[in-house]
Amino acid sequence: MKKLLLIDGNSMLFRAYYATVYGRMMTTSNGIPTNAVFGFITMMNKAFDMIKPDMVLVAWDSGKPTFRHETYKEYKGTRKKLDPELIVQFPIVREFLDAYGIQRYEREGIEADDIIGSVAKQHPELEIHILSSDRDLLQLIDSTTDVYLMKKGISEIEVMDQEKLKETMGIVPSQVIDLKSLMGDTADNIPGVKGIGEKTALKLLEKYQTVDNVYDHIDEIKGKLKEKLEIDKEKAFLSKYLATIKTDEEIPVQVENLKLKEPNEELYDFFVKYEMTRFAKNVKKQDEVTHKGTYTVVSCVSKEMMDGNVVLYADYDNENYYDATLYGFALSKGDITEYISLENAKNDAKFLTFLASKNKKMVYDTKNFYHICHKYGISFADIEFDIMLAAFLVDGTISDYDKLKEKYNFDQSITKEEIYGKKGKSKVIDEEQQIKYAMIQAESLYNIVNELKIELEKNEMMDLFYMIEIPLAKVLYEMELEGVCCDADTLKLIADETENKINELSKQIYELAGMEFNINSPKQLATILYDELGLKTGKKRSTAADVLEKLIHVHPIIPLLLEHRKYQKIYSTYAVGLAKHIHSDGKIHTIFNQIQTQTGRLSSSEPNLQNISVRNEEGKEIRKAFVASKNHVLLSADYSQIELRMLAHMANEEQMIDAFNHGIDIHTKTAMQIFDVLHDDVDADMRRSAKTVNFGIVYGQSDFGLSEQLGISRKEAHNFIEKYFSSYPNIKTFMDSTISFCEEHGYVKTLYNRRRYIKEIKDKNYSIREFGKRAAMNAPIQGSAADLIKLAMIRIHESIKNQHMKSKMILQIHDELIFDVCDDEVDQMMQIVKEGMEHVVKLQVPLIADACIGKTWYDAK
DNA sequence: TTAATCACG
DNA sequence: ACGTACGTGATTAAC
Repeated sequence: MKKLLLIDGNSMLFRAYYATVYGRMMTTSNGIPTNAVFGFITMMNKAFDMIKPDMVLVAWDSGKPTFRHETYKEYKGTRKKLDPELIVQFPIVREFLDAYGIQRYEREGIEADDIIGSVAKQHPELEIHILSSDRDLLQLIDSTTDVYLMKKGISEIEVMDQEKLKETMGIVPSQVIDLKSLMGDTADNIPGVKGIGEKTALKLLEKYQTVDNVYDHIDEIKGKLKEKLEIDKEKAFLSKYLATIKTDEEIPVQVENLKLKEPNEELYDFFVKYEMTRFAKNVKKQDEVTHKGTYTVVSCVSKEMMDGNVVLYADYDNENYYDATLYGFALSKGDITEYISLENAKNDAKFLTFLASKNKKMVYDTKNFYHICHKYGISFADIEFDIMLAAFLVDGTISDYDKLKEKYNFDQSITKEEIYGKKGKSKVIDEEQQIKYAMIQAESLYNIVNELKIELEKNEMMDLFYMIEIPLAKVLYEMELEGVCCDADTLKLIADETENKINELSKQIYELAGMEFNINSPKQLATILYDELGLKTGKKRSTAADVLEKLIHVHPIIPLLLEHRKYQKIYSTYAVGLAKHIHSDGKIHTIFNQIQTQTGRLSSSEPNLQNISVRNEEGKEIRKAFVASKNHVLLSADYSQIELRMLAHMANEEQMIDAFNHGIDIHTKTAMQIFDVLHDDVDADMRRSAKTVNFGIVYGQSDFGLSEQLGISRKEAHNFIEKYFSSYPNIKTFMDSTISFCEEHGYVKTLYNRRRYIKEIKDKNYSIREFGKRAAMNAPIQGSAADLIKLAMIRIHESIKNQHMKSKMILQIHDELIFDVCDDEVDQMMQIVKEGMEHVVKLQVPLIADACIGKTWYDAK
């Protein structure tokens, strides 16, 4: 059966526009907006990949959207004006379709829906696929028709057919109309029955199937619901008429003319004209099929692959790399791609030598590659280029491999899941597909290297990339491999103690509540507190700790709940949770993620060792389980106020720089400024408030937030902030200019040119925009501090190597480094670490690192 | 899968 | 009139 794809042009273009409109508006160099067209093409390509249609038709609502925008459903209800940036893209997308040779159809008086409905229903001999973001179209589903529904953004598509519709909503296609008739649709000007939403409507349809039948049995329905139905009976039937898509219009298109053509020169020219280089490249590639690289499975890697400048891809399964199984390697130089099985690789002496040599090699995710090679006893030397790290620096949204594939349009005809199954149950299902998959990856990765290099260069990120991120990957690999000793007995002890506490507290809580309930359920707890016990918090029904704190003297159950929460956290996340991650060597090997955060910090997972309790005594006990290895001690070194120092430096704020240079306590200094007192008159309370203000400023906190935090009036908080900025005027200037830079360029940057794009800063919504500003103020500070400690880690790691120390760096917690230090190296390591952290780079302020040692993490304070 | 909560810097 | 502190990850309940 031939496949015909029907595209709902208007709905797709709208979706494409609004999914990509925020942030830097994507335009050509002479300012023509192209974001919607770009999104439209991306979605269409995705659907082409999924469906592989033989024929395509794009249906449009008729007329110019400027005059007839009401024809677009989402706009009928609200009658908003269309953005001019969208309007100009309607002709461009038509130009695109014409260049591609894809047929389009529109006619005065009928909507795109009706065109699609009529073509679909009048061609039962074809397999019909409908692409839209409008759920209305679901009514057209039948045994030869399904709907590809845009879920969110421009990349997620959900395929809806008869079964799926039944499964997700419990209805058949024709009931989509009945559903709408009952629940209505404000965006579509379909009134529906007032007071009936999706849930009630579905319930009614389950029982009575259709609107007509609901009214035939109206007497069986009781109470309010019956009343509602009776009041809006007419509207319900009118709605049914409005919601029904026409299927009997005559559409004079010949299906044989809808055949999808190969992309040609004209399309290439279109992409060049509108500066969509990535698409243009794809067309070229398709055009030059003969130039496409060759795929070969080899038993020995060819000599020509081993002169450097080659992408190496490790073919391993879907597991966390500590348990991953390696099957082989794919190598690509673009025009040639080879695959070698692990067994053959292990016998290929020249290849093994090549891996261990310092020849230029490129990989995706070096750290992972090191781990896999290590696990299989393959020695591997440094790499020249890490595609993962480069892609992330260029575009911070590329935080995993799937996103990379998406962005760079990799061939996605085979997925890793198809080959190995879901995570956790990996086994090869199809060996031929597996090998092909690996080669596709290697080739595709090779093909984006140049583009990434150009981008890095353009963004002045070469130093950040080659001096920080690339060397850091190896440091992190060694830290992860080394791991940290964790004592299971200590954890077990804490688990037992906290479990007892939890049981005791639960009993008391049930007694005070007058009933048993699940204390861990915020929903149930809220019912108890706000309904049963009648507590009041203004209007919030939250049960978060800061809300409960305010009620602490109102009811004796509150302090018990807070205690319960505390012990529950210690028990499940730490005492029990960490124990699960202790490997057979008695150590925990966390994973440091280098491409996760938007500011450039690292993150730690499986387990997260960057959030081990320290702020309360009971939680801190967990740190006693983290111990030094035999004949070693733990050394912990942390930067003192790294972010405030960074702020003082970047903002060039004299007063603050001065204070740091004279070793004055910065919170005391700030207290002097905001309270207008002399150094010796600053008391503990004033210092505490000043500390909160110092922190708040770094996050862009408002007077409201500060007043909440300090439990003072908003006016007082406002006063503090004003005082702060008049005392440190350059900080105010810095914050303001950072925001305007972001508004102008769409991103902010750190000392080492790491970028964070913040699309929210141009959002129409006030709250989102304000969030964008706060993020813009914070990112350079947090990010520069992150750059700094990364650099320090590399330096210290080098020193340890150069001085042949046995000690190891094992953890990083943002501004703190932990080392497992050999007993006879303590003094020397103290020296190396302090020196490395404090003199990593020269700022206008000194950097101070405080170091301590102890047998456990608890003691190293 | 998502929301709420809470642990850290 | 509104909403209000940045950045993470793990656990639990509930859909």
